[in-house]
Amino acid sequence: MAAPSDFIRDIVAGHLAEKKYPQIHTRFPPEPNGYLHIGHAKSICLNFGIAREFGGICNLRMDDTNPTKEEVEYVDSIIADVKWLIGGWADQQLGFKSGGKSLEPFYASDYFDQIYEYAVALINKGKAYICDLTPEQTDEYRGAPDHPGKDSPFRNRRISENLDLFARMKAGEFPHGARTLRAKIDMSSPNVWLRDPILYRIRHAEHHHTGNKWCIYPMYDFAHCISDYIEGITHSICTLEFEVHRPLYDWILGNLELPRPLPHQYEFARLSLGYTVMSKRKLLQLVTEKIVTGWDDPRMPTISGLRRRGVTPEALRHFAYNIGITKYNGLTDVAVLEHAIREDLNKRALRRLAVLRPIKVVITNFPEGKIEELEAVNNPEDPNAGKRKIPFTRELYIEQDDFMEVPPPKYFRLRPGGEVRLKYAYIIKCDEVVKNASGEITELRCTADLDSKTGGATSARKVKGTIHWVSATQAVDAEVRLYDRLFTVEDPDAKGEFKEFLNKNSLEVVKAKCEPSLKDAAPETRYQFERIGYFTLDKETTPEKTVINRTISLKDAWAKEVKKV
RNA sequence: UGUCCGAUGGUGUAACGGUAGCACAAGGCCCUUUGGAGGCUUUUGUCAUGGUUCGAAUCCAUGUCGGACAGCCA
Repeated sequence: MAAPSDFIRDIVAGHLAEKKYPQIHTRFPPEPNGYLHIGHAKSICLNFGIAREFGGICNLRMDDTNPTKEEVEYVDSIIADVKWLIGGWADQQLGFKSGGKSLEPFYASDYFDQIYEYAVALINKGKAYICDLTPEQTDEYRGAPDHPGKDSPFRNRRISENLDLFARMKAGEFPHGARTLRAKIDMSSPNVWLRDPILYRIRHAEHHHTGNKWCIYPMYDFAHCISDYIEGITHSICTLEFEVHRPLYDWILGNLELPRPLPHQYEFARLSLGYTVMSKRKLLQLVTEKIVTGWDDPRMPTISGLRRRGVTPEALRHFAYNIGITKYNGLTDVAVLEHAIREDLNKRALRRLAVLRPIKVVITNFPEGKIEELEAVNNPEDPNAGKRKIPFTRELYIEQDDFMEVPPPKYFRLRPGGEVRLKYAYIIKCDEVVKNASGEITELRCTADLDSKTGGATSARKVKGTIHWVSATQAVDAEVRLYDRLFTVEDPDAKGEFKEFLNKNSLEVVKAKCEPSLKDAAPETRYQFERIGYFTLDKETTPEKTVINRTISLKDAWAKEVKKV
């Protein structure tokens, strides 16, 4: 894969060429208030990718400045997801805390003492003040994008008073929300974020990482740039909505008069993907309202959901590479993701035979009780994957879709009086269709051309169709979960309430018959059920019950053909 | 009636003043003991109008359209 190229990497390459920084240092700074999704994967691939390509380092940092929304469960999931995504790819680029070994993330909350001192420094420079305005008043004083705000009456407090008040805020003397620390910038700035933004607020809340040490917490804008500075970040890459915050980022570091070089912020467009939603708020809603089974439901666009579904980190990285990095807010076709998944799985998946919706076939000229071992290829894309044996018996199952009494034109599969190849086995001919009293097909009685299997006299005979099958007596049962897109429209965010567009058929469960080797299916192993799709074992599998997830179906040219009519 | 950002086939991107290319999607053909994979192939594009230039997707101006911003969220 060629090295990616985009406007941010161009900037980085330029800085390296002019020796602006001794080493490139990026960071991935999620807030632990939800699980990571595929949009974060884009950011992870960007930040760790840059570190990889330019000999740099990338820190994983919890952006945990709001104790009321953050939880350790999220911290743990983030660590697991990042580890999984960059494993074997960018492990060497991962930044470690001094003395750190395993994947222990950085925490913005580890810098609370230093951030506090920087706030004091700003007060001492006369660049920040304690404001007693209520939240409502603060809103009102801020004005709006199209008209200027007005100065807070507390704006010109004495430095000594500000210092005293700030210390007492820290000491817990004031209730929740009573006062704030604000930067003294410009209430009439056309950029709303420069209208004396709040730097610290009072929150008498326990923090998942610092416990009860603090009752004042820095705002994102104040904590983020300082955290970047403390860690020696050179390129602070975030999404487009922070573009208007960049002047504030620069103002804070500039007015703190810190030794150079300072980090700089660069913005790119977040990922929007068809037929799903990407905001943590909405994903959380799907979870809390039990529309999905959890953050790692295989239908979720979360990293843990995709992992559980059977998507590999390589596929996700390829996807990230393919979509590129720009400042244009587009909607990525979900087919791009699906292609990346299929391309990856095609190379690695072990082929197996499994019948999702069985219909019984009796080979009338094959002896009862006989079990013939036939040889099957594990992966035609990978000779090293070897071969295996599959049992052939008189009674088999084939897919319901693979037989039609009155087939349309170009239907290559089994029909009354017609012939079809059973993969790795014989050519069979359908002699008789057996139905029950209500007219449903219960059994197909067929004869096999017993010379037609591989190496046989008539093995070269051409029949138009080849279908998969399993031995009825040797098959193992499995619950197979077939997932479809979560929404029925490509952009559920665009037209009102996203939940109106939920796909009610996003999960279908079938009782499948699988070839015996699937009895030993292993977690993490990817399978291709021939002619159907890619599958992997679900974590809910028990010794009594095998549960299998469909990662994605195979491309289906026939379905396309049928649609044309 | 504010500030900032953006606009290249259906979608996502590349081209850094010099032949508009790639991927996905769509169509066609070949091949196939997976209607998979693979191979070959076709269609479709620089938001508009001016300007600078020998030459503009690229630089400039204006317009149009789209996005972000008014949390004590990040």
